Amino acid sequence: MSKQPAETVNENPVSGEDGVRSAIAAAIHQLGAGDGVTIDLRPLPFEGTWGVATSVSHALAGERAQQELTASGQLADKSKKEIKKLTSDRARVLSQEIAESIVASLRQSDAFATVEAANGYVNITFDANVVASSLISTILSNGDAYGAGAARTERVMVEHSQPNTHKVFHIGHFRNTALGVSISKILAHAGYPVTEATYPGDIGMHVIKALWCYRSFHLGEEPANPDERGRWLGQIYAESDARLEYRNDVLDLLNTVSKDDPHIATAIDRLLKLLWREHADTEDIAYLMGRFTTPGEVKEDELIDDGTIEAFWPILGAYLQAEAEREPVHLEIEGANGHVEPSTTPQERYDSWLELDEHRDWWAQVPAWKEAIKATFQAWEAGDADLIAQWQTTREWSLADFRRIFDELGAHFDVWFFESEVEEEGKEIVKVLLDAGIAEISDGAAVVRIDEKLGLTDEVYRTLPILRSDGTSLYSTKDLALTRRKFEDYHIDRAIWVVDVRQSLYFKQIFKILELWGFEQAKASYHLPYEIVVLPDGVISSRKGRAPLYDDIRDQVLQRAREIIAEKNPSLSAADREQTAWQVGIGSLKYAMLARDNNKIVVFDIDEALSFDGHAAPYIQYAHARACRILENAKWNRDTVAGPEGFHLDFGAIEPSELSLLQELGRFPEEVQRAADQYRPLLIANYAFELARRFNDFYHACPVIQSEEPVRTARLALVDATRVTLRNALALLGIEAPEVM
RNA sequence: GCCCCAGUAGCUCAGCGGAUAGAGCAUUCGCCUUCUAAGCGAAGGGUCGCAGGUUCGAUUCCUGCCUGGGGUACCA
Repeated sequence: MSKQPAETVNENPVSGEDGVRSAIAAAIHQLGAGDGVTIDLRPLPFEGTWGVATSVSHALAGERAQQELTASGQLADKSKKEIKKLTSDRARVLSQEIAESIVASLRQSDAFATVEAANGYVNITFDANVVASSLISTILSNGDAYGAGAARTERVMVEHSQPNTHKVFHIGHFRNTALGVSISKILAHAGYPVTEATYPGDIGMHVIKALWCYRSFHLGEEPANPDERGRWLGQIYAESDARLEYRNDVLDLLNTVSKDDPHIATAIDRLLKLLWREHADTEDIAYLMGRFTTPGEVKEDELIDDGTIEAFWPILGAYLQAEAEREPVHLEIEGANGHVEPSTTPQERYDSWLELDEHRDWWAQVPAWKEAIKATFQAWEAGDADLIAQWQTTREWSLADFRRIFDELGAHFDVWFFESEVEEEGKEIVKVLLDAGIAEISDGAAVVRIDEKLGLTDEVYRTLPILRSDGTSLYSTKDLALTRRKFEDYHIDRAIWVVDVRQSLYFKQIFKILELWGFEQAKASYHLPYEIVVLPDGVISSRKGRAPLYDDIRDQVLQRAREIIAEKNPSLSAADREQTAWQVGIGSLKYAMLARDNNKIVVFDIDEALSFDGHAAPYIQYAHARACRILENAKWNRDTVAGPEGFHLDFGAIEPSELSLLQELGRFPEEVQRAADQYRPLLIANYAFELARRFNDFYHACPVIQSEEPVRTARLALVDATRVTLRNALALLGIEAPEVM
């Protein structure tokens, strides 16, 4: 990996690397070898030392070993494996010899405290007091800006937080917002001018479904308390989905029974005879018979008469009830590949039936409802006044919730895009794409056959529909317009979409279509994918009521934080307790999301979320609070200590834990750059934890206030520098640093 | 079928081609008369999915395979 010269405002004294590099290069040159070899430098991996190591002698030794052995003819007639062994053994010896020569050469100057050769590495250490003073001066004079990179000119827009109106904000949305906020802050700290944008989904099929359900069944029912309207609307949406999916749910149950219940195969004959008496279609009965006795699923469009399932329904219910009441016997299903455990119990199957049975009348209505949905969507696009008014009212209920949640999460947006605002523009682009021959009409819908347009024979980009056959807009219709708007209206140079990984192909398609169209900035458009949040017992599903809502989780976490604070620090005022509870509670939730890499699924376990021990935000926050308390107790005032050109500190014989802490402090600026380059808050999350851990080591090993001068002042300055850096690191995660806990 | 991602300690996860692969949780045993015990120390726990390759050196890079997850034309 090529190392970018870190354009940081704050040079890391440890990796004030240029001097070290040129000294080593000179030494190698003296040996008469290896000009042009890359000199790697890394911090010494030993506790209690401050310096750098290079493995350059390994690389030189490898080359030389091969040359020597070849020249002496020892490699003749040897197998490949033997050659490798010989080379590797010889290289090991040589690398130590070379390291010793480099060391001897380096020792001729007194630029470094010590220079050693070990295991073929060249280890160089620095004078701790000199570097410590310089580092601490840098940190304290920069304060909040410590770790910031030099200003850059490339303007970046980060779009994140795209919750849908008319639906609830759950823990999955929370990950997105936490990630987006953190990435925005990291990029800004790294030196980029950042524009933060949100893009609520205020129109689309889900909104139409919610509106249809609201108008058809719940008009004028809204809750009196305005704070509950958003959530209530979410329930309306879930209901609309349940209504429209009713037939699928019924068929799912049928198929589950067919798969899980070993008795159904023998009972089905009798059950279908009962169905016969209900005058159901004979072909349907034969069809059901087949589906229940051989592998395969019942599908709605393969049934001839809508009434068949309705007639079969009560018969199935009676059967399931009887099965649920039987003595429980452990039964294994003999599958094609051996034993398969049933995924449901008889009782669960009967419970599902009972649940669905409450809405037995829905079956017949589903087709009409689906038509109504289409009509509603078209009415919205046609600007039906009544409907638009209801849309605006309900939309605002959700948006009010979002504004409150974003505020609680510290998400502050420079731009609010709305899907409804780019809809028309998107349709115009579709028209242009059709005229340009990039898009075409297929089965009535406008699509782009991307691979074909690129002349690819393999499936890579496939085909993306960009307008429905009934002329209504899709998500893609709108994203085409949004992308253009981002670059043209906001004059940015790079656009980042923080959207979950399931949409990776979709974004490749969108950007490629724009490229085909000749929109150059498509190349500066990046989808930043991240994995989804799941629950210990499966995926989040708001339909099935398995979606932990942000509001609920927040309440639980706040409550837990309040209890712990009351127990640990009873003298805290009510106001301080409340503030700290928010900082710790929300911080903890955010950290749980950010301390996992983007491409890792987060398993959200509420018990873990409520535990504030170990590798979690409170650990880091606690270190910060303790640092604050030490400074407070010592009546530390850095301004009376620092001279005009910074601190001249004397740690005396510096302790290993002090060195270790200082080294970590010095690493912050480069870690910010790395996190920005890779869009990875995880790096900062790990950094903050590691820094807190090293502060704890120091805290336990070295008394601060009780120590003698000049060590006392040196340690206080170190505590202050740690406090500043912990705060800055947490800030990049969007997590606050409490001063008391 | 094709594409993407993951596989490291009992569990959840770190690990910038380099020295003895690390944390947290869980288990066991210790530490509050000393700057806050949301803490600290100690112990046990590993064929880094498998097989090749590149390299002086591979958990890390490449190829193939296995297992799991996701995506794959009118949902977003």
